[in-house]
Order: sequence, then structure tokens, then C-alpha cells
Amino acid sequence: MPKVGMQPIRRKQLIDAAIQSIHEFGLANATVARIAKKAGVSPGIVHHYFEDKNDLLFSTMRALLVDLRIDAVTRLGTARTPTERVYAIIDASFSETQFSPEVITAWLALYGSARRSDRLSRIVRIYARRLHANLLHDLRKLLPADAAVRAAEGTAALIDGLYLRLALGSARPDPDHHRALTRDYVDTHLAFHSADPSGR
Amino acid sequence: MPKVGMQPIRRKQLIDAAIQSIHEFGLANATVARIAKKAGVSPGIVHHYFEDKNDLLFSTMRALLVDLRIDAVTRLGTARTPTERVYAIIDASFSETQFSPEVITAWLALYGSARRSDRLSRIVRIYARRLHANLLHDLRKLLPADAAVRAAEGTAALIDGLYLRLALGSARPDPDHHRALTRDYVDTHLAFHSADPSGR
Amino acid sequence: MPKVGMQPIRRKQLIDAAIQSIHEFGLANATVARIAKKAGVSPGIVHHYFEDKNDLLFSTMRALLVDLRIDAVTRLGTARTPTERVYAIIDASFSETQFSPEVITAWLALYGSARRSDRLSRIVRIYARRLHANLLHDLRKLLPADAAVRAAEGTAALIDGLYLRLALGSARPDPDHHRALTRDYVDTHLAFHSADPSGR
Amino acid sequence: MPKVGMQPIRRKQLIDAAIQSIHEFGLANATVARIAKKAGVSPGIVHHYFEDKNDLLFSTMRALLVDLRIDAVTRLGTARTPTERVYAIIDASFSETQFSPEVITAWLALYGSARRSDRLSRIVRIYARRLHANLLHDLRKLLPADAAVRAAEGTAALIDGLYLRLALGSARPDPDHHRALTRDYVDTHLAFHSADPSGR
DNA sequence: AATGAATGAGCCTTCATTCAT
DNA sequence: TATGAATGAAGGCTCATTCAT
Repeated sequence: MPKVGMQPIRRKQLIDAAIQSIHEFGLANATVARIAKKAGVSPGIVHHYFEDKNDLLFSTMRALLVDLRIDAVTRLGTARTPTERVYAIIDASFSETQFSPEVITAWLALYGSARRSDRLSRIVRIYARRLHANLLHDLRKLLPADAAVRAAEGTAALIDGLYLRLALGSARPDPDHHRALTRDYVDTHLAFHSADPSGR
Repeated sequence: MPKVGMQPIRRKQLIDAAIQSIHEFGLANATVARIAKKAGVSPGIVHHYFEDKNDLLFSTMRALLVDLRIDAVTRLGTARTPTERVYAIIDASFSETQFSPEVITAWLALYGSARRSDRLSRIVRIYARRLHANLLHDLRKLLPADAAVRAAEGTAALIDGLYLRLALGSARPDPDHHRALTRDYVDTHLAFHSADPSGR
Repeated sequence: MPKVGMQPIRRKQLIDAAIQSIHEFGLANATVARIAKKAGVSPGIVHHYFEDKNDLLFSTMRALLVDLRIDAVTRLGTARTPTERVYAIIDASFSETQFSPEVITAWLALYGSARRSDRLSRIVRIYARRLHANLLHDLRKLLPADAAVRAAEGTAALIDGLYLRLALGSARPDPDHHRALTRDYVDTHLAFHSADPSGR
Repeated sequence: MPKVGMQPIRRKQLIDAAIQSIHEFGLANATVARIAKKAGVSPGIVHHYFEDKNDLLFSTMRALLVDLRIDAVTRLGTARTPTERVYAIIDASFSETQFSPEVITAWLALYGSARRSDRLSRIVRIYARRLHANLLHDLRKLLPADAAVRAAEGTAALIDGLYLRLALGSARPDPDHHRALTRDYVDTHLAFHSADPSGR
């Protein structure tokens, strides 16, 4: 059924199928054949829309990060104060979209293989840098310089660490809980420094 | 040349070779043949000392966690106050042994595949639970109940998150920096609650 | 955009593209998609103008042989003496048209696969037989019967052998040189027998 | 059955199977699986003994040329006069070993694909150059310089051309016939020049 | 205890061919 | 007439695992 404009549709189908497959079979067993089957297409078609399997996996990771970015930007749009902005970033990380077991599983699996792929590790680093920059931008207005840097790094690490535990199933899959925990980290730092304006 | 008592030696050789191979080739390319070669033995021998490849990987992960455990127990032995004990646990996580690039890479790779292996995910959860319990045990003495729970969970997540960033290469490989950051998380919570004894 | 009378145009386009593709990518990598792309058409269209890929390749070979035939017939038209006619045949084999690298490459590649295709091997044999018959026809007038047969076979083999070496790149791509060499073969035989009219 | 010293045995087995397979199925259909089956081994083993399929095909071609070389060297050992030496080279090309249909088919198929492989085209050119050098060495003693060069080139081309026609099945598979035809080419040149010592 | 040759299943990828438009 | 999306069958290659020695 040769229709035009299938590209974005098929690509999304296949990326979703890749996420599902990684969740269901594991990255090592997420074969092209299985992903294609889950997407309801033939194995061969994958190479029409992606250069190769790595390109599909890379695109999958990128899609995850793009979704996260969109979510964050949206939330930042309505935030007014620096604190609200920091919360917005945290909330985006644990939003409904990001929080499905499939997404979290895929996220960890792809992180786990990022070291071996230049493309993959590059976008992961870009994401990490951007998260850090965003957090730092607002925390600087709320904390002394060095404390802001530390808080930004800690917040980012905390988000990743909570995700990691979620992916392993050793944490309850409750977004609000994780949001609260991360906010608490920020709150405590803010409170600590506002109670003691001289810094640390 | 049949020697007796080779078992522990060979197993350690192979586990070390597995860690090195995962670091060098990635988990997906850490084949039995490559691991054996790095260990200086023949591919066939692996199945004399391990049930199969999964067993080798599981044993590798277990070895990593056992090392961590030993480190922590040693440090806890000399700690006196609850705060010292919490610091000991943190320090163990970022000790020299745990901090080699090879170990960190292997750690993330195996975490990333834990979901697909019952044995693997079991020991990972046991480790997570134990870490949480240890932290909680001492934090309870320093913080209100709910704050202690939150701090324990946050500390554990922070450690994992920092490891994750290390494995990805988006954090500088400086143990002291990570220790300080994690201690800071604890310190801030302790300060916050001692400054406000009414709890939160 | 349905046009009429496209058949001969498209067929020639595709045959030329096939020759180019064999030269550029090798027969094994001259895929339908690549040939179509080089012809500036879609892959699907190939099966409108040719039964299948083999039919395209067969038609390509036939086109090469037809060109050669036309060339030979033209030259034979102006030849007067038997010797001139033999020269005409030789000259046709090394004429400008036949001598492009693309044509020579395709020629060898298709020869190399002729054994596996009935159609292909049939036209190749027809060409061989015709070449032999043409040569023999005139050589008979110049040489004793058995010498004529031998000379005809030798001349044909020499032409093919020179082509082969051209295709492999181990001979310089100079038509005149090859014409001279082949004429020399004939000349020597003629001289030998005219010097010794008793036959051999 | 892990025996030592299997390498040369298996390699020969596989090379022979490759020749047979090319003959039976054609180069394009001589798959690794088919070659392995014909050799009575599993498909996977091929990559134990050859880098990849191309390496097997290259080694096959090399084996053909080595056999030819050995044959020629042996015959040259007993040749005394330059003429005998030229005959020896011709005879080697059409010896029993070289004359099996399988060998001839493989020869043409591999020649036909040589242009696309650096390794393949290299050894083919080396063989061509050596053949030419050998012929020239002795013809120089029998003919004027330029005639010797021409005769050497012609003889080599004639041999290849006869092979080509054999591979296509458009010549009768009679070694003696081809030897005679090639010797005749040489003889005629020698006679021509000895009858006319002034050269041409 | 140890080797490494051998197997055979499975994976990624390519490609001739078909077909809805 | 023409497109190019889609299929499905192989093909080359890798690899965990077995086994004769």
C-alpha cells in the first residue's frame, strides 16, 4: 500500500515497537524481526526507514529525550519564579509520559549501551548538560554560586538515580512520590541556605 | 595438566576478564570467546566453571556487590556515631575499588540487563534493600521517622545516579567529589531538621 | 503521466544503466534498485519492461552482441577481398563502440554467468558460432581446409582472450594494438601457407 | 572431534567444495551454506578457516593458480630447448589437472568477478604477468624482439581465449586440441620468422 | 583440567518482486 | 505509465554450547 507521507508514521510505529520490545524482551533480545512484528510490519521495512538497527535504537533514545524536552519546555512556559521553574523541570522528568514502565525500561537499557555508541553517548551527554544548565540557571538565583552548582548536579543525579531504581523495579512506580523526593532535595537546600544566608 | 583447587582461581580470572571485556567491548560484544581469551584460557573451559554465560555474568555482578559489601562492612566496623556510619556507607560506595572505570561500566551494563534475569534482578534488589536498610538504621537516629525514610531513599538514589553519570562519562571520575556531594545531601537534611526540631 | 511508445526508450535506458551498473558495482552488486536509480526511474518499473532481472541481464547481453553484429555487418559491406572481410570482422570486435570499459566489463561479467542461464549461454553460443562461420567462410578461400578451421578457431579465441585481458585491466586499452595483434595472427598464417603452398 | 592439524585439510576440503559449488550452482548461488554442505561440514566452520566468504573465494582462486604454477614449473624442469619450454608452458595450461570442467568453470566465474576485488585482481595480474614473462623469456631466443613480445602476448591471450570458450561450452573439452592450436600459433610464428630471417 | 574444533540456531541485512495508488 | 512502500526469503556471519581428545 504505497502511500506518501508514511515516513513519520512508520518511524513512530517502529520506535514505539522498539520501546515495547525492549521492555518485553530486553535490549539483547529486541531483534529487528521482533520489533517489526510488534509494529505489524515486515522485517525488511525497518531498513527503509532506518539506516540499520543501531539507527533505530538511536532514534528511539532520541525520541525519548525529545519527549522529555517537550514536556519540560511546556511546563517551563507557565512557570514564573525560579523555584517554580526548578519544580517544572523535576515534574517533567516524572510526568505521566515519561513514567510508563516501557519508557523507563528502554531508557535504562539504552543508557546501559550508550558507552559503546558514539551517537548514543553524544545525545545522552547533551541531555545531561542541558538538564544541568537549566537547573543551574534557576538555582543560581536561589543559592550561593557553589551551592547552586552542587544542588544542580545533585538534583540531576537524584532524578537519574530514581529512574534507575524504577527501572529495576526496586521502587514503587508512583510519580508523585519521586517528584516529592526530588523537590524535597531542592527544598532542603533552599531552606538550609535561606536559614543561613551566609552560605555554608 | 590436571591441577586441583583451580576452581576459585579460574572463576576469579574469568570474572575479572568479564569485567574487562564488558568495559572494552560492551556487554553485547563481551562474548564467551573474548572473555576466555582475555582470561588466557580456552573458550570451552568457561562451562566447566560456570553453568553458562548467564551464570558467569550473574557471578560477575555478585562479585561486584560482594566487594562493595565487604568494603562497607569494613568501614562500618570503625564507625562510632550514626553519622559516621552513614558516611562509611557513602564512602564505601565511592571507594577506590569500586571506582575503577571497568567496574563502573560493568555495573551499569549489568544493571541495564537485570530486568531480564531473575537471578540478576534478585541480587540487585537485595543489595538495594540492604543499602536502604543500613542507611535507614542510622538515619532514624538522626531524623524524624518520615524524614529518615526519605533521606535513606534519596541517599541511595543519589549514589546510583552519580554512578550512572560516571558510567556515561558525563561526570568527572573523582571519588572525593561524589562522596562530598552525597555527604552534602545528608548534611543538609540533618542541618535542616536540627535547625527545626519540630520536624517538618 | 502515461506516455505511449516509451517501451524502446525505457528498455534502452535500463540496458544502458545495467551496463553502467555492472561496471561500477560489479554484477553481484548491480541490483535492480541501483540499475533503476542510474536509469532515473523507480525500481518497480523494471518489471514493466522486463520479465524479471534475468531478462534484463539477458537483454543487456543481447544488446551488446547485436551492436557488435551491426558493426561487423557494416564493415563487411565495404570489404571486397576475403582478407579485407576477415580484417573487417576483427576490426568490428575492437571498434570504438565495443571498446568502452563499461562494455568490456559487462561483457566479461555476463560471460562469467552465462553457464547458469540457458538463454544467456544460447546467445553466446550463437554469437560464437556466427563469428566462427564468418571467419571460416573467408579463411577457406585463403587457406587449406584444415588450416582454415584452425585459423578461424584461433582468431576467435584470440579476440576473446584479448577482451578478457582488457576486462581484467592487464592489457592496455588501445583498440589498434589489439587489432594489430589479431591481424598479425591471421597474417602469419596466411604468409606461412602462401610461402608453403603444399599445405602443412 | 577436535584434532590438531585440521587446518590444511579443512581448507582444502572447503576450497574443493567451493570449486564444485561454483560449477554446480554458479558463483552467485555458491552460498556458504551450500559450500559447507558439499564439504560435509557445518556452515559456521567456514569462518574458522577463512576470514569470510571472499577470503574463501580468493583462496580458491589462488589454489587454482598455484596448481597451474606447480604444473608449469614441473614441466619446465624437463624442458631443454626454448621451444620445449614454450611448449611446456602451453601444455601446463591445458594439463589434465587444469582441464576438469569444474576448474574451468570456477576459473571463469572468478575471473568475471576479479575486477571488484583488489585481492583477486592482484593475483590474477600476477599470474598474467608471470605467464607473459615466462613466454617472453624463451620466445626472445627464437624471434626478433618485437615479434617475441607480440607472440608472447598473443599466446597468453590465446590460452585465455580458449579457456573462455571451454568454460562457455562452445569448444570441445579436448586438451590435446587446445594444446595443438596454441602450439600451432607459436609454430607458425617461428616458421614465419625463420623462413624470413630479416624479420617482418 | 583443558583444549579448540565443530555445530546449528539466530541475527542483521539485502534484494527481487509485488501491488495499491 | 509510473511510483515506491512493502513483503518475505535468503545470505553472510556470530556465538553459546558441546565434545572428542
